[in-house]
Amino acid sequence: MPGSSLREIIYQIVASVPTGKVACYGQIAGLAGYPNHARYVGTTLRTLPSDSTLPWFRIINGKGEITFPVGSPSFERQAALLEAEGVRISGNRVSLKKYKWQP
DNA sequence: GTTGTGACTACCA
DNA sequence: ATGGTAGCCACAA
Repeated sequence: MPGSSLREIIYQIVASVPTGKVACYGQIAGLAGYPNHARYVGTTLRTLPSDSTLPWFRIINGKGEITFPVGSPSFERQAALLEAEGVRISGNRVSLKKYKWQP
């Protein structure tokens, strides 16, 4: 599909994660068709405007943890948003199974 | 056209 | 179990 850059695909995948679930960077990249671009997923989300409605906070790293250091402003915001959706957080660890893609 | 970078992951000591 | 290193590739300057 011409015109759809990897960034647009990432937006779609992230937006498709249901409320109350989380997904990891590698999974997002894999669903987009680029298994090796886990890093770029983060880079893309990093450049998101603060007024974006994209659920970037549902994206965590492959260990099931928040990618930010504990105590960081970004960490606290992400943790608060996740808890608001019913996701339990222990330290930097997210105690909830990852979102499984439904083909 | 090149160069540097990264909200990562996998592997090895 | 933890900690460090290497590899990966799209994007911005």
